Amino acid sequence: MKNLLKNKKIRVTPFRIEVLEVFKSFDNAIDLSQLEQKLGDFDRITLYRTLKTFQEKGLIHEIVMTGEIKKYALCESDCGKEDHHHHHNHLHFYCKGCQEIFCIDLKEYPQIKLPNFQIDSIELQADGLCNNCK
Amino acid sequence: MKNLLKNKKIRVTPFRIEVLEVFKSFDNAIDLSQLEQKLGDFDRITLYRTLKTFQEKGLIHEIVMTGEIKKYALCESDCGKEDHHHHHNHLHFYCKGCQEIFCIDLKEYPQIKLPNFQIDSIELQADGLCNNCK
DNA sequence: AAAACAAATGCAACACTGTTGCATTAAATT
DNA sequence: AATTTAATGCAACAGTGTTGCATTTGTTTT
Repeated sequence: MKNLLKNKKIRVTPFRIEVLEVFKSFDNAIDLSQLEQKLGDFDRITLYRTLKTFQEKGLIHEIVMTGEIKKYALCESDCGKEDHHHHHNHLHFYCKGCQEIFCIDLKEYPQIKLPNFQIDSIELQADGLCNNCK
Repeated sequence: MKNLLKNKKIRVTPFRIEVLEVFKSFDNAIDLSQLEQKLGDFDRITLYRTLKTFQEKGLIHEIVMTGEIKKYALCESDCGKEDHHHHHNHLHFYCKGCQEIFCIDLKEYPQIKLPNFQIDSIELQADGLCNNCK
């Protein structure tokens, strides 16, 4: 746990370890309230800054689906190289049944070219039903 | 203008026409503050409900990019058939230069199949630089 | 190991956006 | 024109994001 933080050049503190442990205890992306419920006693602002730091250092990423749905998920280990706009080659799938968001790695990521735009990164979002809910 | 509202089964009121005119006066997606600046005198809650209604009736759609960027754009005319999850076959492009969001129609929309998921709709987001900014 | 430095925490405070209830007003229908 | 139905304007509140600042803690240097 500590090494995970150190590898990302994030200062190790008890609270940050705690937050990281919550992330580890979930399979899929989690939202603020899930995180807050799992944390025993915490300061809202510190949590806010912790999440911000984790994002900036490429430990987690934010997933925003249309319709006010916002969650956070751990990044893959090869993720977050210097810049914050690391391109996950995965798709975010929102299940309308269980409301879970799944990060799915794609082998063949669609290559899109637009004549009038220089594309730096592409994100894919999908929704529907997961195996459990269909 | 009035017909546009009527076609979408949205009751015609002066304020709604005004909001629609603001949308028409922009080429690309706009955010709340741009909208508010253009509206002379308005009630915040009424605007909120107006936008909600416009979305529900398929007149506009909301675009949320990662990083707290949220904008609204007019839908294409063939858009919004009964359900709110109409699938625009277009991509949302965020220009890191001018911060504009462009709705771009794609001829060939990537077809993605996932073994364990039933995909109802897919959204594509990209960022980079537009023609003007590169 | 102690001192010095840099960064994280905890708190107050505030801004923005979303959201509901309710009385009033306006639009659509008869 | 009367009736019905929906929109508006206002108060009020919730959630999240955000900054400043004093204090505490982690890290580095001597």
